[in-house]
Amino acid sequence: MPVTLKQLADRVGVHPSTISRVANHDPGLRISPATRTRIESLLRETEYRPNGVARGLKLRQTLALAVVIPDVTNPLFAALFRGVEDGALTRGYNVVLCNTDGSPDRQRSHLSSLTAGRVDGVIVASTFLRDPSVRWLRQRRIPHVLVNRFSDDGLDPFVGSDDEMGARVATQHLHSLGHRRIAHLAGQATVSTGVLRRRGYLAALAEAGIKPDPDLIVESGYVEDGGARAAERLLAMRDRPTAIFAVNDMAAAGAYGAARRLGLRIPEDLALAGYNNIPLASRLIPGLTTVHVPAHEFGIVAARLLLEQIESDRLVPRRVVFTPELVVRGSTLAGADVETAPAAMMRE
Amino acid sequence: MPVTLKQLADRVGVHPSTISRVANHDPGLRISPATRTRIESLLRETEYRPNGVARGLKLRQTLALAVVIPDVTNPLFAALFRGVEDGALTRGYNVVLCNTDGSPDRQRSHLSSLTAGRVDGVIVASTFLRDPSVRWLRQRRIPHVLVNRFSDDGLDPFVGSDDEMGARVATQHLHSLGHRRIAHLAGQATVSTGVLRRRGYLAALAEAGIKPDPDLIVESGYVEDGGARAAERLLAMRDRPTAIFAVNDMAAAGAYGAARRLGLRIPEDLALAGYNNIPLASRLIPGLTTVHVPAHEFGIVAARLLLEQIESDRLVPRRVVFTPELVVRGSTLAGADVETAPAAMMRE
DNA sequence: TTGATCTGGACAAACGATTGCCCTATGTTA
DNA sequence: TAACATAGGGCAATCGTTTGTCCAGATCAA
Repeated sequence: MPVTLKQLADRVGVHPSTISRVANHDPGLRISPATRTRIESLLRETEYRPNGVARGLKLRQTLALAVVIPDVTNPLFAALFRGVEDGALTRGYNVVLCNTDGSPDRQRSHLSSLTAGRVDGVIVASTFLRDPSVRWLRQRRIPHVLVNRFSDDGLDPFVGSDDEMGARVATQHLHSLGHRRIAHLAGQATVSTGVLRRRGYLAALAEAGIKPDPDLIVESGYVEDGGARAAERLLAMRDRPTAIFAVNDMAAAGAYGAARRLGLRIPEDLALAGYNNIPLASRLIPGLTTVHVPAHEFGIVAARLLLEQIESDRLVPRRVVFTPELVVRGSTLAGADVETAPAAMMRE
Repeated sequence: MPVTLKQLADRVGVHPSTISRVANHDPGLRISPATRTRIESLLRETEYRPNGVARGLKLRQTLALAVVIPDVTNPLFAALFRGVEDGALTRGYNVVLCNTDGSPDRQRSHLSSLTAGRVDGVIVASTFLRDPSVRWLRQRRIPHVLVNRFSDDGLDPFVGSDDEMGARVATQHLHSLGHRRIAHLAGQATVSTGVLRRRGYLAALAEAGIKPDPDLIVESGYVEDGGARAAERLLAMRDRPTAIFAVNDMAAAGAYGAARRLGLRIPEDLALAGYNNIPLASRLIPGLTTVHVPAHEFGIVAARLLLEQIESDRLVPRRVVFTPELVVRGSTLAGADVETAPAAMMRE
């Protein structure tokens, strides 16, 4: 049973408000040294901590944030969360974690329960393009930051990387190795990363003067199984691609399985590039060439932006966009399984 | 800006308490149908949600739990968290996630901030043997459940699996394959899993009539790097072991690297068994034989135990112990890379 | 007609902490 | 000695909900 101010006040024989002022180091408080030490030692002895709920009611702040992600068992989001926690902890904030499994319904229900005054702000990494729940956050003026994916217009604070550029660089890399039939395991058209990475892929082809073949673009989703099935379709074509750029590493990992089942060697028969640089990427054999996404930094920056918003009490739609870095491994370049530590650069 | 009861009351022309009773479906409320519908439509129109903080103050409950784990980027704990969330969400609880990185200090600071009335209960998966913070939870009568690791005495509610049995089964498996020099990458002596898995390893050796060789037991910690270094020490011995039982999969993964660098084949030159059955285990080549730990179920059960405790308002030290299942893969048995879905059994 | 009962809500006291303002007893100064 | 300042805290409102109790008018039975 935590102790309350009133109980302490009874024990010292002073008014609760006096204890509160001592505990909060109120600079305007005038008090005799004797009383002060009596109170202070009692505070230490009982390990008094003001009740967070009562404090929150009075001060209109909960000292809690929420992070809404698709799934924390995905290492990208786990790292993101750690970043947020690291950024928030130094300011005394706790972090509530909500997994949506990609369901807009679960996202909405999470947000509506959270924002009944239960947290001071929300970091959302599971948003869709034209997402009603994001609009809802805006309308209610609830401090929020979008991460990794953004919503329709550029009206929300955002932290992410330049997905179009990353996809372009990865595709250029494949092209520079001599590949001409480059396929794409595509993400959904309802998610910014899906749209932008496809756009970057197409841009690279255009630069290279390659006419995109619609058959070489297959929607795979973001999980291994989808990647495997999509890759199987691609590799069963008569004129099959010699390289695949996948919308993320999990889909690429699925393509590894498909290639192995077909007896194709990587990278000799099929070159593969992914996106995100999750730990799995360096563990696949051969290592997966991929685009590094600094998830932990995303989290730190998102927390900073959110806290700024909360403290300044206004929504400044700042956007922090990291420049992606290609990490080349054995899946595109035989013998390239040497790590080049990517130094993510930031531009605001 | 969320709307308050008072504001609504002004708009309908009734007392706030009446709105509250309508919103909460107070069965004892007598009200005219006309007023009721007026209120109900206003509630819907404004999407009124009672302020969680004020409600929490009055009702003495926050509808929030906390999960304290070493590190969510470890898939074991990520799955555990998902289990807790699944178990808690159905009852309207949010879940705060706290990572300790194995530091008792961070754990203590997390717990003390959380339990200033910020959550209704805590699930701890990062406890040590004889852990002061657990004793502190007990003293303050804060509802809590320990998961995976337990603390000293059996006084706390606990969800986990029989680590001694799991280790024994894994070691027996290695012995049954003809191995006689079986090493152990051991966990810390300050953590129950470390102690129990070592004990199970020793028990299996004793059953087999093998005198344990102290040189074959090396503390590796729970991360890949530690496993690699410990395995290197073992494999550099003149009379090196032919099999290793590692305290967890990450340590075992480190041993893979060490073996590869020494040109040893798995399982022909070195058989390996791990613990936890994280996704990585099935992805290593060859697949890692390991002991399955149903982390997601741990989470679900832990949430259930915690909510029971919160609702019944007393601490019943129930212990739920799962029976571990050995998952045999290629790292011990050539050609065994076929999954046998482990059906975890439970005993209370 | 007179209680008694019922209807439809209103009142107010919590929950625990924060904070602007007020009060009373001592010195201090003119 | 009267006016004043200062020291040392106390008072009470407030944050937004919940809930036990109360109350005025209407209806009903005798």
